[in-house]
Amino acid sequence: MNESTAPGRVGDVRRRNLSLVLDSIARTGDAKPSRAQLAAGTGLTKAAVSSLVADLVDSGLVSEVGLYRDGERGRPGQGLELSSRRGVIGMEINVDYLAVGLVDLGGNLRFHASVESRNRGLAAEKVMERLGGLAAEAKAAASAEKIAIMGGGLAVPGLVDGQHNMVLSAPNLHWENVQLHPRTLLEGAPLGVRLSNEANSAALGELWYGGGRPDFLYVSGEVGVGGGVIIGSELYTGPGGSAGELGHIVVHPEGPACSCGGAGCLETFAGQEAIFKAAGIPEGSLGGRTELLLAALAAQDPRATKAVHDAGRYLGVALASSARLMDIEAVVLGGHFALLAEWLRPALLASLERYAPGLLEPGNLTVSGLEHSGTLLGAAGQVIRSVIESPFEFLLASKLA
Amino acid sequence: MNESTAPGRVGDVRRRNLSLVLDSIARTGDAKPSRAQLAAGTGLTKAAVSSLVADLVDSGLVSEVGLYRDGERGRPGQGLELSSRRGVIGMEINVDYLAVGLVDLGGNLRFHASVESRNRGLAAEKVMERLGGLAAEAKAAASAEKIAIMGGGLAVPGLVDGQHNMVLSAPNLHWENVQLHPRTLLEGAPLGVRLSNEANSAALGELWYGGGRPDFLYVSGEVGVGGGVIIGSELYTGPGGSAGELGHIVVHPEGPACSCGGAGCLETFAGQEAIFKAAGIPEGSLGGRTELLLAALAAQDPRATKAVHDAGRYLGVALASSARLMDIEAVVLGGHFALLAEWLRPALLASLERYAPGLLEPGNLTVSGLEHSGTLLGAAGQVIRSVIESPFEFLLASKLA
DNA sequence: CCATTTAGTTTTCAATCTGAACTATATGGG
DNA sequence: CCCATATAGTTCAGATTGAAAACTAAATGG
Repeated sequence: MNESTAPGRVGDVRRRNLSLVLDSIARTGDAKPSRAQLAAGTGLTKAAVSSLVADLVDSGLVSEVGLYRDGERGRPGQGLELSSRRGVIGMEINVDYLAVGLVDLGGNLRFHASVESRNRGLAAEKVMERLGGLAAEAKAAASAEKIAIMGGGLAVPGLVDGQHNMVLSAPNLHWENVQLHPRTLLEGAPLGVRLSNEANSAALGELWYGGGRPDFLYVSGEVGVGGGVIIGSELYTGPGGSAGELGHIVVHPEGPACSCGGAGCLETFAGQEAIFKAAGIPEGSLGGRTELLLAALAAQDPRATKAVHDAGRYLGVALASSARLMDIEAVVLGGHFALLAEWLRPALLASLERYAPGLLEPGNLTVSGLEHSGTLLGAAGQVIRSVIESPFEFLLASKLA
Repeated sequence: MNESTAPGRVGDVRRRNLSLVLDSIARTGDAKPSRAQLAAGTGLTKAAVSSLVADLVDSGLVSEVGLYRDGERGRPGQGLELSSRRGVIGMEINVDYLAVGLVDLGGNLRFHASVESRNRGLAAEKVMERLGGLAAEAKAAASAEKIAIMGGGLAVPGLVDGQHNMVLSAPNLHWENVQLHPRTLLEGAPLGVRLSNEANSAALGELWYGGGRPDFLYVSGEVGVGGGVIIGSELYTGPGGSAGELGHIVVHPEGPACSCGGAGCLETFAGQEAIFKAAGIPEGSLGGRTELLLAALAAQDPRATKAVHDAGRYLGVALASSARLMDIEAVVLGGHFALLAEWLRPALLASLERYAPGLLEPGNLTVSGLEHSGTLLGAAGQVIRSVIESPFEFLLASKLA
């Protein structure tokens, strides 16, 4: 006997419709819909919407924002919007910086701060302590703006087990099977702190607060090459949660050994270190190397140009294979690759045309406009979306607290 | 306003529970559960299960099979099973044969027939006519066994648009944008005939009636190299429906041009034609070439051995990339590759170990045991599963007819 | 100032689950 | 042989919830 699926109960209908109405309000965004508009949009009756909205307003997730007067005849509607008094704190640990952001339910970044921090090889406790300082700033900003913090999201550049708050492997931080205690960053937040992968969070940020296409592959060029796969407006994580590892796709079977133990991986051709090395830019401060590279490219330095050209070519090989395997039709470049896009894009497009002609239209290869805040928005957004998708569970969690 | 999601109605609960109960009966399979066991397994009350089962029995999808007597005390239960009087016809068009099978609701292959047919380059009308002859045999077998035919599934080796019954591209048949009329093969079947891709169907057949693992990549080595991705016990088709094109993953950036317009694709190294050519087996009858190849391998012919070794090596590259990108942890070899498995497997495993060490355990690289019937079972199974997942809709469709 | 229009609420009804009581049918000990 | 016990399955009252329709509320405009 298989009991994996829960039986449908009468009350499930309300859970679903609560979410449907809340999601409609979220999607409609600035338009601030009335109950009647929600009824038309969702297919529910006005009576049902009224009842559902009453619950959402009681819970504090939705606020009425005055009358909706547009000069038409008839009684004006009450505009509804996601409460701007509820927020989530997004946090990010990366190789050379830490960042936090306060995001309200509507997805507005209400506060933002970051500090440089050489985290590579640093103990997790030390990093979490520094991050705690930043989180305290965000909490102070929240109470100054009277925003109640529902929970937090923490993104790290590595493979994570969000269920157990473990960083399974973050090679660029030199972390392996590190247990984190993210909840301590935000004591008292009813929904706790959700740990997630940096590239996946950035992809979700792009989905919810950026381009907004329902299907795309986000390519994160931080120190490593990562990826986030969005299919049908959802993050595809695969059965084990580690899908999207674009950096370790094999792009040349005779390629050099990779830190992952394999060989010929994309990261050995298009990772930051590989590009710097090929461009002949010596080790120094990381920020400085990126600037030197950009300067060299601007000056049409041949080694730099070739380095980026080769990276684009191999990125094209990886994207061609990815598009074939996962039927991906759009790609968003983020991180380092966004900075290099001007020089990277032509080689990448030529490579795609060679290996998978016609599969990806050039217009569907875009650059992320969110820059570094994409990761914060995505990390916080995961908690916000969980509330929008299961408001009933949030009501319970709030009542218990 | 976004109206993509339908509102929850009170009646949805019953739809869901109808499916839940039917699915429980299907999964329990030979055990023929009683209503009380179903109640325990699903979490529903006995009252609810009784009411749901009554509807399912009325519809003819489920039959009572006498008392369930096991020597225990208490009233014996009525055993329930999927009706063996309802069936679906699975059909397959491939490059050099046609096949049909009659599959009952419980997944038993009750009748099977195939004929050789050189379909490459043949007009679709002609092929469908021949297939119609085979389908008539299956229909006769069904009426002889008093099985009512609910619908059919038709698998073809190419990219299809099931919604519009179009074969968008089947290069090995030389079909391009061909409109089919599969419904004419089974006049009067209430659910019509569902068109699908051959590799995807074989993967689904493996899922439902073969190994039964919830996450795996099925590799179909027919004339081309295809793939079917199963994630969370569902077929992953990607946003456009063409995911799993393993044959056109780039495994060598300096590789030869491919028929798809790209270069260095897996198919140019591991397709049937490529292997035959590399093994030095001249063109003749297709069946004969396979036999010659197997004989040469058995005789340890160096060219044949190297050809298969190379194919395995490049297949390993493609699988390493796939595993990284989609987090795939198990692979099932089908078709041609199943026949060659003995010689292919060592090279493939060595290649995986080189390019993605530790990612795929050797025990998770298996060979399909269903052989050619896997595709038929999968093609028919898609219709069977659609009934199990939406019995309510099937009841409506049946009542209209 | 009242007809018209649109927003939102109240009321009645039907669907469907749960829970408890009840009926049906077996086993087994005295 | 009969009755206590156990298990299967049914019946019925109660609760939740959305649909449909009637109703109330609040605006515009001639």
